[in-house]
Amino acid sequence: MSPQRPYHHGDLRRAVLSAALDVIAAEGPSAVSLRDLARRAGVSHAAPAHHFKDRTGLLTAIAAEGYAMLATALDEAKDLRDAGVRYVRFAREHPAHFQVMFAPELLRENDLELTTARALAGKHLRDAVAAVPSSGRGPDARLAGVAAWSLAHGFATLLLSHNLEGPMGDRDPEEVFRTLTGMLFARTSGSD
Amino acid sequence: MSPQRPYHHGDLRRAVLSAALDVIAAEGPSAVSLRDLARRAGVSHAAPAHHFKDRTGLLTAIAAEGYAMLATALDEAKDLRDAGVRYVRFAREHPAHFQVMFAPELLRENDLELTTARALAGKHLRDAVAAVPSSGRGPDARLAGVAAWSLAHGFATLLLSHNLEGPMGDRDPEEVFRTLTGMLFARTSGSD
DNA sequence: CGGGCAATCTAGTCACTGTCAAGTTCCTGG
DNA sequence: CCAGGAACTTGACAGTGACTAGATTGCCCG
Repeated sequence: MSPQRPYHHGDLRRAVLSAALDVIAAEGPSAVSLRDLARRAGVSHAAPAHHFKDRTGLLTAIAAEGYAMLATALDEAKDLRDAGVRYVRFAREHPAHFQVMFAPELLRENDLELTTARALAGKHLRDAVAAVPSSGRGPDARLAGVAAWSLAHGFATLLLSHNLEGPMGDRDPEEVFRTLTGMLFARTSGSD
Repeated sequence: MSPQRPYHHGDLRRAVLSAALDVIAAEGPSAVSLRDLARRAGVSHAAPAHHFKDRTGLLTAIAAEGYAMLATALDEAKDLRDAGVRYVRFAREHPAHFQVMFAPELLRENDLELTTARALAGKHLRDAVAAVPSSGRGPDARLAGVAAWSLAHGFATLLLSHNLEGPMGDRDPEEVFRTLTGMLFARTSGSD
C-alpha cells in the first residue's frame, strides 16, 4: 500500500507528535529536532512547521495533550490516595508528556489550549484533596494539597530520573507509592 | 588595568560556569550555548571547549558541583526535618544546579567527579534518614527515606517550576515546607 | 464534470550552533 | 635563556530552527 508515498501524508500531525514522544522518552526534550521528526515521517524538513509553527509550538501541544490526559485520569479517582496513584501511573505511562508538562521554559505559556487543559487538571486535583473528610476546608486545606502533590510529584520525578532504582529494588512502583501514602497519612486524617 | 584584554583570561573556567548558571536559571538548560558563553566572557567561540570539552561536559561539571554543595549542606543537618529544609533551600538558592542535577540525559553519567559527588550526597541523605530514632533500621527504613526524599524533592521541583505560587501565596517557602513535614510526620515517629 | 481554492508539502536560504584541526601567544620549569 | 606545554584564536564543516516562495493535491461548489 501507500503506492509510492502520496503527496499528502495523511495524518502528519499525529505522526510527528508520536515520533516526538518517542524521542523525548528516549533522550529527553532537548533532543527533539523538527528536521529529524520530518525525516522519520518521510516528509520534507519544513512540513512539521505547518502543523505546529514552532519547536515551542510542538512541545506546547504535547504538554496540553498531557494535561488533558492527566485531567481525565484524575477525574476518575475515588479518593486522594487513588489520585496520587494515578498521578504516578500517568508519569510512568507517559513519561514524555510528563517531562514536557513541567518544563515551562520550553513552552508557550500563554497558549490557550495549554492553560485551559492545565486549569482543568488542577481543578480535579484540588477536588481530590477537598474530598478528604477531615481537611475539608480548614486553613490547612491548601497545605494538605501541596503536601499530597509534592509527595506524588517528587516520587514520579525521582522515578523518571532513575533515582529510585537503588532503594526500591525491583518492586512495583505503584505498590511502593501506596505504602508510602500509608506511612505518611495513616494517622493524620483526624489530626485537628 | 587589564591592558586591553590579555591573551589569557585568567579564570575562564569559573567565568563560563558562572555565565552558564545565569542562563540556566533564567531560561533553562536548553538555552545554554557554548558560543554565547564565550561571547559573554569576551573570548573566542571555541575557548570554553578547552575547559569542558563538550556542552555535555560543561553541564556535567555543573551537576557535580551541585552535588558537592548539596552534600556539604546535608552534612550539617541536625535531623531529618532539617535535612529536608536544607534540601529545599539548596534548590531555591541554586536553581540552575538543581535543574541540571536531575536531568540525566544532559549529563555524562559515567563521569568520575559526578558519580563520586552524587554518591556522597546520597550517603548524607541516608544518614539523615537513619538518624530518626524509630525508623533506625526497620524493613521500612528505605521506604521512609524514599518518602522523605520524594516530599522534599517534589516540593522543590514544583517550587522551581512556579507551580506553588497560587496555593502558597507569598508565604516563605521554607516555613511552608516545615509545616508540611509537621503535618505528615507528626505522629508517624513511633508507628511500630 | 471541471474550475478554482485552500490545505498541505517541497525546496532553498539565512543565521546560528557544536565540534574539530591547526595555528598563536604566553608562562613555567629546567 | 629557552624548550615545551597550557591557554586561547582562527577557520572550517555539518547540522539545526526559522522563514520564504512555489509546487502539488484533494475537494467543494457551480
